[in-house]
Amino acid sequence: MQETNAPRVRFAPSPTGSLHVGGARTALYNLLFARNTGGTFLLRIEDTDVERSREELTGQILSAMEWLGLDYDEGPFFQSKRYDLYTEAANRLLREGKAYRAFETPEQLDSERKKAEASGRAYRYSGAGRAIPLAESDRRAAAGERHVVRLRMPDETLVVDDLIRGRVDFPPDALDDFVLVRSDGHPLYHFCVCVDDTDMRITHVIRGDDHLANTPKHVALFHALSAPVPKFAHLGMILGTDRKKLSKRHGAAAVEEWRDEGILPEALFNFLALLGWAPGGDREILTRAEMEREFSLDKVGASPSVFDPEKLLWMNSQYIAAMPAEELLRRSLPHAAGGAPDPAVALRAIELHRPRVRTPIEMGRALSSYARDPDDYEAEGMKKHVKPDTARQLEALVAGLEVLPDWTAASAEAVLRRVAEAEQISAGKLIHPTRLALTGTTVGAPLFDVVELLGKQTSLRRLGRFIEAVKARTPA
RNA sequence: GGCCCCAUCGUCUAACGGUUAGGACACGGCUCUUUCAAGGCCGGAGCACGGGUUCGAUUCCCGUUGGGGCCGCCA
Repeated sequence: MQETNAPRVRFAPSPTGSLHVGGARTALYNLLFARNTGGTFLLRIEDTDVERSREELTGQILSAMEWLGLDYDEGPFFQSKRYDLYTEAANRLLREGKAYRAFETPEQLDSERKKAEASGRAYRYSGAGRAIPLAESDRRAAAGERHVVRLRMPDETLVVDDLIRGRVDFPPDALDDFVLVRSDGHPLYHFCVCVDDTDMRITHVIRGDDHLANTPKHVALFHALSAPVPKFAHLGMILGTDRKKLSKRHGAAAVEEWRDEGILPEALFNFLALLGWAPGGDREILTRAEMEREFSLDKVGASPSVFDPEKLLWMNSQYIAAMPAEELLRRSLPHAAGGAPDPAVALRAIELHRPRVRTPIEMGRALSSYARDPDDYEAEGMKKHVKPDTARQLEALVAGLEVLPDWTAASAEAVLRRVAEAEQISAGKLIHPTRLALTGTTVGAPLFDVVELLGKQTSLRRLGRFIEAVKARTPA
């Protein structure tokens, strides 16, 4: 049951690109705010730019939001399907004298703009259209003369009351009569936003800082529409490591790129939530329920924040550490390109490798190593750990292992240590080549656990293949 | 250029006039150890600068500097 005064918020992406982490964070704060206050979160697609909007990008944004867990209560609404609303509002403003038609051509405006720039002045629209009487304006429009519709900006300081930044004043000479409707009849961004926010009874506009300078236009528009002005909360930008607005240039800036890198949705959610908001109490890892319960706009900071992939990866590994083995297995399996061992072995392998991987992708690789023999051996490791006696020593190890009645980590370790002793070498001298033989690498899970998991047959086969490879490398 | 926003360790942040300025990532060391991780312990690292206000400023005000954003018939 929705109380009539419960907040209504929205996320309003335009389908001109994939879902950016900045946009995702904005959506996430809207969501958390709605959940925290018992409000409603709606999704609106701002697709009025016919040149740049692409339908498949809408689908991409929707699926990225779903993946991240950004679920909305109403929508998606498409501005492209709501033109009647904008047209009607424009006509009303025209009739009420709050907007007017302007008949300059784009070329005229362009040259005026250039002239102003050349003389170092800030360009502002002349306001010539203001003086045209409505009757004449109607007549010229009816006769088919090209025109735009502009808002008659009030000659007064516009005040934006921002929940995060406090009161921000915009002097009147900074704004001019901006265009509401293009000469081809297409309504423009600022206009659609305000008409829709009014129609959708939006109470709080939570969005990026880059819109702060646009907000006085919106305030004027809400006044003109005789609509209540929503409360605003402008979030600091998300920056790349060079402190510039995060973009493709910085590497992964889109949600789906992080998904493809193996970042878990709950980790990205958690990470993004903390980029600008801190719940207090020195906590970093929070459940979705905790975030929803504790989120508050007055704990959101005003300053921009740098997106740090290292910390994201760390957070990801925290989620991996806490995830039930079955689930981690399920999420890793798609990445086990070389095949995976049977479930019982895989589940134990998960525990062995859990602290050693940061993504399900890495886990998938680890799982594959149990299903497929290594097809090469790390060159540096060979150089370091393979000595003239190594092949012979490994053969002794194989001989000992072959007769082992039970195959466990402990019994395998006992055999290896016995062989090492007999050979008068340290256990390490045998352990390293053995790991190389079994996994192809010099690093990884504790050797004897690997031996046990691999099983007798596979372990001996891999050792055999390795011994052959060593012998082939160093002809007698 | 005009207008606007922002400013605590390299990064994310806590602090809401009085703290040895706290935590996390990253970094270094130690520990554990067959390797690599994970974990535990320890450590280096910050209030941009200058003026005020105040008994007292990281905290409030002003300026400087630095960074960012907006100035379209784009969103």
